[in-house]
Amino acid sequence: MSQPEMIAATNFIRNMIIQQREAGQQQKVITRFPPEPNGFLHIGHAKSICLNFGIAKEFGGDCHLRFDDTNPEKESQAFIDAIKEDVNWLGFEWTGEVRFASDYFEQLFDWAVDLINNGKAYVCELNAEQMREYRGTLTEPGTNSPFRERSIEENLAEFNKMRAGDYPNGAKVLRAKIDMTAPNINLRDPILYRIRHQEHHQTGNKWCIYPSYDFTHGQSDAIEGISHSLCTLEFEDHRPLYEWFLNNLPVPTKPVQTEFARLNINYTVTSKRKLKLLVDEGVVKGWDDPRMPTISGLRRRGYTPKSLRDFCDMIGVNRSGGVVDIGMLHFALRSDLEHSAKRAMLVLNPIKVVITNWEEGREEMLSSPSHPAREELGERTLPFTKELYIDSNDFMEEPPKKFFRLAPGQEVRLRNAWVIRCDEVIKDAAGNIIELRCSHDPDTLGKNPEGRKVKGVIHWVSATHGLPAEVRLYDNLFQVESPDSDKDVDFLEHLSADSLSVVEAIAEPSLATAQAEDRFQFERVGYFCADRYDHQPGTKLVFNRTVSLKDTWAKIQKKQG
RNA sequence: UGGGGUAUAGCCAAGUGGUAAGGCAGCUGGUUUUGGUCCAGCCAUCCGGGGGUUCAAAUCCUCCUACCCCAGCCA
Repeated sequence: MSQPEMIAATNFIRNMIIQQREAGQQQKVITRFPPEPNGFLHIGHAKSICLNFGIAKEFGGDCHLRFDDTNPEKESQAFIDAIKEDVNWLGFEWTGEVRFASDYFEQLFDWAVDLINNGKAYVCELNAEQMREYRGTLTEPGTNSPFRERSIEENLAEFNKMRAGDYPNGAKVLRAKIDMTAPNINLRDPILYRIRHQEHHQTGNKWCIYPSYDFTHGQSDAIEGISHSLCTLEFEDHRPLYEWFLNNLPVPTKPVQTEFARLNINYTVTSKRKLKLLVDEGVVKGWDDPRMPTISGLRRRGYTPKSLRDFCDMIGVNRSGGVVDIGMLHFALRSDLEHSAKRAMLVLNPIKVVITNWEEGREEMLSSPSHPAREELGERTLPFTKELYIDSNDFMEEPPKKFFRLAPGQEVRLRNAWVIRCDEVIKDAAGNIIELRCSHDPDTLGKNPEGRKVKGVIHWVSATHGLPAEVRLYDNLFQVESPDSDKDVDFLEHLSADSLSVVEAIAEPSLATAQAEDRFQFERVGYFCADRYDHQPGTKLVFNRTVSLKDTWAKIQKKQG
């Protein structure tokens, strides 16, 4: 899976389009990705993006980027900019200019007037609370608004006054006249326009009334000639309304809405509302905090666009929303990084090793490929000196069975260098190990030792050439599988205490030239990414742990108890 | 209790009347100067449950159960 883009899995939407084509309905496929600019995009949006852009690409069609900007109170230009960047970064390009539902406000207004003229819409003066009471409940029908039978002339006059700014926020709304007894609550005279004296990021102060989602979305699709309007399952109940507008308005085309299940992943949340809360509460440092499942957070963490696309292909598209194991996301990530990331060595928890049979001051410049299977990625130089650092996890004074690493009297291979044996363990007064005195076998560089097998290989960094590096170790934000499934416990209660720990590590010298966002596999440790903002080449090295390597040894240890 | 949906392995997911794809995870071995990668093999007599139709059912009918969404002037 690492090299060729994964073959896109089949899904019911693709099948539907294929069937439509076989049936001779040769319409051009035009989809759209319609985010509201009220927050950052997350992994769930990535699924929708891959679907919409993927479908368009596969069938030789177009995919528009359209901001569903009908609620200026919650939206901003900053979110628009971030969303555009995320879509591009994921590897997609929309057809034509970026579009805005607000581009269609004038047309929408005219259509609302059409509805009034046809006796299908009216201005209602019920306040929010009354409106709720008149709406009825899930099991009881609603009752007609006392304003329902106003004359067309009066409705027209009132609606124009609404637009003119004659009324304060919330004073009146324009509603469709459908059926207050409909079992589907969305059909109980839904709101078309509400009064909001609020500057809009695109239209400025031109409007003080704004159309609702329902009155905007389908018609925007129709204006753009969208053939397949794909959205998530919670809009299924809105489809009759979506169609009602298309059937009662002189729209140029008749798009069809199809719903699919939204993405859920365990150990995280994929709800813009909850992610916003994490940001607002200061739980994370921003929408693009590397712990966030936002696209920009994943990017900063070190995820590749390809890994996200592959993941979306892997999980499929259907209508039976389940919960995807985050392990699948990690799998998609590791498969891509295994192929694309250069290798390097970095010691997280240093312990000093002195090579006793190495002459004082001698430096050997070893060379090692940047990738074990990709010569074209070049080589880097590894200075070998008398004093080195290895990871303290790679040494045990009293090793258990099958511990292939360093232990007193035991031999181990230093990756890309010689085999060494631990001869002596030096401790301080408190009994802490402060140094390992080892001897190297000079006849083992690039070849196996004579007459014996050394199975273990550990990574190391020269103590005299190693570079200090700040390493940010990230883990799941939540410590339970479904942080938001418990109705009685707030999801913030499930936050993990150690989703981030910062350690000072020692990096091999070649890492001095790493650029921000460069990704590496620190051998035997994991995949890391130079921080997009804080990393300064040659000055301040900052690496984010994207994901660890699979750790079979940890698994064995667990089994052994 | 109204309306709309969904149920295939621990997880994701194909399948649309002809006898259960694939992936993740897991388990066995092999290769390996990353306990990584890679390679080989194993992993649903069964498709939420009960009836029924049929030579034949995960696929059709029927009853039942569980779970999800809807009562914002949010999207």
